[in-house]
Amino acid sequence: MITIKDMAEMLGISTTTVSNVIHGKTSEVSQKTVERVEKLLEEYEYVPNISARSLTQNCSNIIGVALKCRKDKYTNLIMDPFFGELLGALEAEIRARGYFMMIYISNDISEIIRNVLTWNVDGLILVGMLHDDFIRVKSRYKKPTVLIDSYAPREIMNYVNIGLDDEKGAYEITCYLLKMGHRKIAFLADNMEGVDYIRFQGHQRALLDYGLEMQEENLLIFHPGTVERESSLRELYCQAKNYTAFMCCSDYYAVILMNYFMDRGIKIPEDLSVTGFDDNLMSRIVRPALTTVGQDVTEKGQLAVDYLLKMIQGTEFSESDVKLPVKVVIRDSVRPVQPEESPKE
Amino acid sequence: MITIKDMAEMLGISTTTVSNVIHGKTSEVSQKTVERVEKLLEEYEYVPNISARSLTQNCSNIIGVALKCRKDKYTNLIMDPFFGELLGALEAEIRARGYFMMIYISNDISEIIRNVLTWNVDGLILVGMLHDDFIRVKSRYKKPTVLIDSYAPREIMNYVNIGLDDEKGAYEITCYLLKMGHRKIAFLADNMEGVDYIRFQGHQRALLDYGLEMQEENLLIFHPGTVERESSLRELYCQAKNYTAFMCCSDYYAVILMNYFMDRGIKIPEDLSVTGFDDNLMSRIVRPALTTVGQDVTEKGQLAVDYLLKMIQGTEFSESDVKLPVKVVIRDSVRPVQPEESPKE
DNA sequence: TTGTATGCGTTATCAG
DNA sequence: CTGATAACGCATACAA
Repeated sequence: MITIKDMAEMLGISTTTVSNVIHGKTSEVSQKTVERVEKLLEEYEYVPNISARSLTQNCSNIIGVALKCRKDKYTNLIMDPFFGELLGALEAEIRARGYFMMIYISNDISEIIRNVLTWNVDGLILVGMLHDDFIRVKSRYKKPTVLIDSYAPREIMNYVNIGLDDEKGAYEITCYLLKMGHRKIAFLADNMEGVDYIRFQGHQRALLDYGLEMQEENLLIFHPGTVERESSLRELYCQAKNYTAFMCCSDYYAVILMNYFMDRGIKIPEDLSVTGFDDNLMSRIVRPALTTVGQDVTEKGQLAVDYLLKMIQGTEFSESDVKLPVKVVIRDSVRPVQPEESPKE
Repeated sequence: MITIKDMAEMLGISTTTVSNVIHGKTSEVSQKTVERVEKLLEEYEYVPNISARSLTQNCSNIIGVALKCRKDKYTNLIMDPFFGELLGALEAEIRARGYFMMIYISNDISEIIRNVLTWNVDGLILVGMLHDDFIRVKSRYKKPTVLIDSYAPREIMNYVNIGLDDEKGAYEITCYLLKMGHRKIAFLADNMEGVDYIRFQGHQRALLDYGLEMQEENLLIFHPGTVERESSLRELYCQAKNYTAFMCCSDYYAVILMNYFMDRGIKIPEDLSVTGFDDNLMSRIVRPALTTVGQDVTEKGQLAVDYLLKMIQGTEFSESDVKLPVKVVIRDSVRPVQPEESPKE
């Protein structure tokens, strides 16, 4: 690996001059020297050492992407195609803008913070963080940060969140279910914080608009990492007969649920309707194809990077809460029902 | 961000001593000093600057993971759950071993090389590279490299590849199809290099064992990035009636194909049997569940990291070609057929 | 137009 | 047990 110093010595000139040529400050260098340097640059395929550059410039050219993995270690978070898509989109955009992406996946926030600080990351993208986590990160990390799919408290200044209009999405898909005659709807969530909570609110609003009250027993929460497990699924299965529809907070859950039920003889959508949220690969691939709430993941990733770079360049956003549009994607997992019809066994 | 220098000044001692305490070389420092330093360390939440460390130690603590993305830019490579799973496994293992992961996804090898050199990555994991790419990378990057799912030429010394016993996997699933009576089998691949080619060989061997000859028209190749597209699928659809089974080189392709066919009235497996390769999330989620060749992706990732770190620590492996075991996972996408039975329309 | 000197944060050598 | 000092590769303010 050749260095600037090496080349300066070889040409009998100073490192300053070589550095200038590398950075295109050719106005300050004679044409002849420029050529000599450029020849060497090419010949030895010079590649700058970014550690050294980071040190002098106090910036790293790294964008950190942190996922708080709330699942247990046996299930791999990235397995949800939503994350794969998002990471792919982020990677492409970050690279296109001349930065590098470093990923941190952990359920230990302090580990994430340590890594981010260690690398002196120029900007940070936080995916799916909850309130407290964000506070903790910001208390230590002062550089630009963009959230994806998070709900931060209002008190925090200068934060940007790229999310969906989750409330509306949940509202609309619930309306759709109601319009199709469903009255006994189970709401399946991961937790009751952040995105899931907002979706729950949209769900409730729709019920109210139809003069229905949310029944407590219709809210089914499955703690992270357990939904795939046999026992929790069996529990859901036992309760299935009380509902005509399951509204799930992600395609991933919806699909797992759907298959578990189908494999045990429940016909979807004939016996039970199911909806998802995300519109990722799985919802399209599954049969019956999943009726879900759609979003443009690629756009989400691009937008996040876009905001972040603007912040890095000095733009201040006072509390931007970007809500990307959502739309109900109707496929085949919901069937019309007579409102008075009781759930099938 | 507090630095070692800052702390040394505050305590009126030298940076060396502080550094020693940080690294646990307490045998050379008085107990009293140790305590004073540790107190400060905690109070100011000292985090080392890794750029500086990299500079002095000529190592970066980064493991590069490069995927050559052979698809066009509209389809996102990571969307294939196989890659998501693999990346998740790699990330977890790399972090657990005290390193950091930097991902490069690009179809431009020289871009990948540049990035790897710029960051002075300690080791490199190359996923799905073809012959020429590997040669190019190695000509510039001399540090330890581990391949995943690649087939490198014998001439290259000191390379490690973590792959599957692809030949055997393809052989066995073909045998399974043959045993089920199938005689008109289409083989669907991405290309005729690397892994896909080896799988093709296994396929052929099985045919030979059954006294059949591989017919040229049974080999269907779809160039990267096109298989999802309507036109290529339609083409496949038109040819479907010539076969009783499709053997696909990945679950991803199998699932896309299967759905396209099913949506147009072909019943699977009644009219046509389909098999995949990988046994990832999709094969389990789809209905009929996909009969495929299984592998342990997590183990694959762990093993790759394991080898790489051993190489970084100085172990030499002369041409290790690790072939992880495969096994045919029988699910519901293949049905028995009378050998003389001709393909259904 | 070119060169010198300095500093970024850390580690390592070696002398005290 | 402790501390000066140099070195890593690069960028930049300033001097010539």
